[in-house]
Amino acid sequence: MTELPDLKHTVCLPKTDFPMRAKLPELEPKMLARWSEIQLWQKIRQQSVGREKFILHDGPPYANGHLHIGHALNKILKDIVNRNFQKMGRDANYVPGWDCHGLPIEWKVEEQYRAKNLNKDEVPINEFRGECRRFAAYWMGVQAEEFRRLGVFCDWENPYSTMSFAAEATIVREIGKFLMNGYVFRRERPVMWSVVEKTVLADAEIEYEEIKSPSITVRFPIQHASIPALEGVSVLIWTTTPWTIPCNRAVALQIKFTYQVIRITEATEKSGAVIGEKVLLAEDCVVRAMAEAGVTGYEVVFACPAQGLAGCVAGHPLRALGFDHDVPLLFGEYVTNEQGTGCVHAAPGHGVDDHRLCQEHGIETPVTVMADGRYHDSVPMMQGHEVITEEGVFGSANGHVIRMLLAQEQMFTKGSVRHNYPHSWRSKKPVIYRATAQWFISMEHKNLRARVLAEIAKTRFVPSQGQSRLHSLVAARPDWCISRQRAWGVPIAIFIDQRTGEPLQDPEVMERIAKAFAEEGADCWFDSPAGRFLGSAYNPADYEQIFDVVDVWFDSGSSHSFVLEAREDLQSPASLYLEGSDQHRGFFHSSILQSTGTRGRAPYQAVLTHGFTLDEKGQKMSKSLGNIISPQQINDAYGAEILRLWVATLDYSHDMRIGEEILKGVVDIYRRMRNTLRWLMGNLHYYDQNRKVLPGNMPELERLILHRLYEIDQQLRDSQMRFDIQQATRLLFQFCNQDLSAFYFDLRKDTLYCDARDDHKRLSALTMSAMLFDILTVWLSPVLTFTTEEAWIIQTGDVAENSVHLRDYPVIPPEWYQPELAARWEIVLNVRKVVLGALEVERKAGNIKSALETHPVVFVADPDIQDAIKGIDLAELCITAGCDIVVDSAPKNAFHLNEDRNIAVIITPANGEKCARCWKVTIPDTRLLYTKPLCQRCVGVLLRDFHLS
RNA sequence: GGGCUAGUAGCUCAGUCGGUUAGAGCGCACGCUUGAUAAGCGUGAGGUCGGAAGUUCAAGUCUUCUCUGGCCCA
Repeated sequence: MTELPDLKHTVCLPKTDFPMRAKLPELEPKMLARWSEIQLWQKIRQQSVGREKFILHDGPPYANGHLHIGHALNKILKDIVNRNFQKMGRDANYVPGWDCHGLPIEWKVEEQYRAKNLNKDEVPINEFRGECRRFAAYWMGVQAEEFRRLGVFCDWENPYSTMSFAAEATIVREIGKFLMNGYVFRRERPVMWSVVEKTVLADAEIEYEEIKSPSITVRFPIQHASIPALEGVSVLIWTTTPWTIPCNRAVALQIKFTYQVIRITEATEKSGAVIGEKVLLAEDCVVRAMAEAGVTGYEVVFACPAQGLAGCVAGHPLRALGFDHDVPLLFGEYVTNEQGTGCVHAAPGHGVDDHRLCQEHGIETPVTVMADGRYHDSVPMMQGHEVITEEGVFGSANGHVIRMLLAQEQMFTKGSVRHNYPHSWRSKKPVIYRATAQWFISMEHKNLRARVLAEIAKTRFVPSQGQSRLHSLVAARPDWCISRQRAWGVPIAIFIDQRTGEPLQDPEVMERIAKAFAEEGADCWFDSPAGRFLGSAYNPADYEQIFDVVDVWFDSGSSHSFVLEAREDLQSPASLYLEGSDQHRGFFHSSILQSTGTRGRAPYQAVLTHGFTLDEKGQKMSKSLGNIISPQQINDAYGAEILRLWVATLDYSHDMRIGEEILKGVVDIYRRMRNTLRWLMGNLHYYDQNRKVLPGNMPELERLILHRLYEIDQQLRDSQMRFDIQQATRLLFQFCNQDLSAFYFDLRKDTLYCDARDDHKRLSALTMSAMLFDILTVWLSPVLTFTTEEAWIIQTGDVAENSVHLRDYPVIPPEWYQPELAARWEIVLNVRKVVLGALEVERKAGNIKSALETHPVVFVADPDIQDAIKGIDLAELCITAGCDIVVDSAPKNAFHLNEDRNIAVIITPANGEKCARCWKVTIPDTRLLYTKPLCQRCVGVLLRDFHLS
C-alpha cells in the first residue's frame, strides 16, 4: 500500500483572478478612466442609432456647492433607469444640466465682494453678472466630477446650462411667446421690502426677531347692514400695524366662525369701550377681547354664522378725514381666532393674504407706501410720516394713526405685544410688506390653468400620488409672478409704451433681442442702447425698458425647449422627468406651466418622484444635528458601488434612511452578488466553449435553472417597465442567494469538483456557469456598474471594444420555459425538504456530522409523489452518500414534516468508508490501493484524467 | 395652521377582495464545513403591525381621533 498522494490538485476547485475583496475605492477610478479612454459613452450612442428613444430629461441641480446625498440619490436613480431602458432596447440618450442663475449665487458673489470691502451696488452690473457666471461655471465643473465619480453615464462632454447664450436667448424667446399671446401683465403685489436697503427681499433673506409692537382694536362702523340686527354696530378689528390702517380696503372674517353682536353694559374707567355701544366679533374671541378691553359687563344681543354677514359694508374708521371708501366684509381662509377678534383688517398693499383676498373681490391694490417708507401723496393725512425711517427704526406713522383713531373715537383697545417680526438678514432692520409692480403670467388667460390640469390628467405619475399633488398645487396657485428685482438672471426683455402703459408686442423687436442674446448673452440687455433692440420703427424715448429678471423656475421650466427641442439627438416631450417630491412645486410644476402655455402640452410623458434622504433614525440631515453623510465619505469608505446598491435596494416612494447599519446591510448584499459572480468565474477556468452542452440536452436540474431564468427575466422586465428598481434588485438578489448559492451551486459542487473532465453532467454545469455569467453580468450591470465590468473584462478580455455596458439584456429563448418540469420539481423539492429536516434532527442529536456519511430512506406512499421523483437522484439532491426510495407507508418512527405523512424519512448510516477525494461514504474501489480509501467514481477519474496508478 | 405623504422583526421590504398561527432576505445566536475560506451550508430566536377608539362573525387591511417623522406652503 502506497501513501496517498495529495489529491487537492485533482479536484477542480474554483480558480479565478476576480478577487473576493473588491477594494472598490481603488477600482472605481480606474474603471472610470478606462471608460473615458475607450469612449464608451460614444460607443453606446453609436450602437443605439435608430432605436426608439428613451429620453429622461435632467432636472438641473443648482450650481453652487458640493453634492449632498440627495443629489447622489437622484442622479443614481436616473442612471439606473436610463441603463435599464437602454438594455431593454431603447436609445437612452441622457444629457445632464445645471441651473445657473438666481439669488443664492448672487449672495455668494456678494459675500466675496464684502470680503474685499466692495459694494455690489458700486460695481457695474455686467461685471457683477460676469462674476456670477464664473462662479456657476466653477461649480458646474465640480459637480460634474462628483456625479461622474458615482458611475453616472451621460453626455458629460455636452451638458446643458441655463446660462449658456443659447439658453438665455431661448428663455427670452419663451417669455416673448407668453407676451405675444397676451399672458403677461403687470400688477401691484406686496413683497418683503427693506426700507434701509431700498430693495425687495426673498423669503430666504428674512429672519425673525422679537420686537414690541402696538396692539390695537379698532371700530369699523357698519354703513350698509345686510340685516337689521347690524344697524349701528361696529366691527372690531385687531392689528399690530396701525400704520396699515390708512391702506385698509376690506375686513376679513372666517366663514367657519359664529359671530356675535355684543352690547357693552359695564367697563373700567380706562377702557376705550363706550357703555351702550354694540360691537361685532367672533364668538370664540369675545371673552378674551372684552377682558383685554377692560369691559366688565356685556350682553349678547345677536349671533349668527359668518355667512349671515355676507354683503355687509363697513366704513373706514378715519372716513371723516378723507377715507371715504367702502370697506366690505369678506371671508378669508386665513382668519383665525387665536388672537384678536376674528375680524382682520385687510390692506391689499401690505399683506399677501390681504392682497389675494382683495384681488379675488376685484379690489385694486393702491400704492400707499413708497420705497423710502413714506406715504404716497394720494393717502390723506399721512404726508411726511414714515413707516420705517432710513435708519431702520419705526417712524412716526404708527403714533400718528393711533392719535387720529383716538381723536375719531374709533379706538376700542390700545396696548402692546411682543412678537416675532421679519427683519432683513443683512441689515438686521425691520422690513415691511409693500406693494410693488410685478410681472405675471395669467393662469386664467386662454384657460391656461384648466389646460394644465388636463395635461396633468393625461400624464403617468410614479407613484400615482404625485398626480393629485401636482393637480392640487396647480389648481390652487395664483398667477405666476415671474419678475425678480435682481441682477443675475435672464432679463424680462420688455419695453413699455409710456403713453399707454402697455408692453410692446412686436415680434421683430423680440427677435432682435433674442439674436443679440444668442450672440453675446443676456448681458447686452444691460449695456446696449434701447434703440439697438427697438430698431428704427420706434422712438426709444417713448419706451420704458424693463430690467427685472425672470424667476429662475422659468429658466429650468423652459429647458425642454432649449435642450430637448434644440438637440437633434433628443426629442420632446421627454419620456420621463425624475426628481424629488419637492419638485411638485418646482421643476415639474414650472415645466408643465411653461410648456402648456407655449406648446399646449406637457413636456413629459411620465413623472417619477422620490422621497428625501434622512439619517438612520429617520431625521433629516442638518449641520446642527451633525448627522450629515456625504457621498464623498461613502465613496472613500465603501465605494460608489455601495451607494448605488443602497439606492437600488430602497423603496424610493418613501423617504429613505442611510447610516452605518444600513450601509453594512448593503455591503452584505454586495458581497453575496460579488461572490456569486466569483464562483461562476472560478468554474469557468475549466470551461471549454467547444464542449458546451445544448440546453435541451442538459439534466433536469439545469433545465430547472433555465426555467427560473426565463421567469426572472419576465419579472425583471415587468419591474423595469414600472420603474420598480427595488423589486428588480430583490429578484436578482434572491436569485443569486436562494436559487444559485444555496441550491444550484451547493448541489453541483460535487459534479464540478470531482466528476470526470468529460462527464456530461459536469459539462452541462460548466455550460450553465458560462450562461449564468453572461446573463448575470448584464442583469446586474445597471446597478453594479463597476463590479460587473471588472468581472466581465477579467473573463473576456480587457480590450477597447469590450464592455459589459455595450450589451443589452439577453433575450431568453421561450424553450427555457418549462412549467411542467417546474411543477414536478416543486414536489421533488418538498421531498428534499423532508430529508433535510430529518438530517437536521440527526445532526442536532449528535448522531451525524456530515450529510455525506448518511444514506436516507424515503418512504413515499402517494403515487403522484412517486411519479414526480422517478429518475431523480435524491442523493445528489440532498447531498448525501446515497438515498433509497421505498414505495410504501412509513414506519412509525420515521421523520415527517408537520402532519404530512405522505413523505417520511429514516436516516441510516451509509455503508463503506469516506472517500479521501470526494468525502462521500461508499464502498471503496480497490483498483487503486492507497492508505486511505477512494470511491469508484474517484478512482475512475484518477485513472483516466490523471493517470494515477 | 393648510395640501400631500409615511410608520409591519435590529435593518431592507412582502402582505391580494377584510378571512387560518402576519411572511422573506439580511443581521444576530447556535451548529456544520475548512475544497467558494476575510467565503459557503443549515437551524433557531426575534412582532402589542406607531397608539386609542369604532364598524364587523372577523381588522395589519375599513372609519375617526391621536403620536412620531418627511416634502411643500401659510
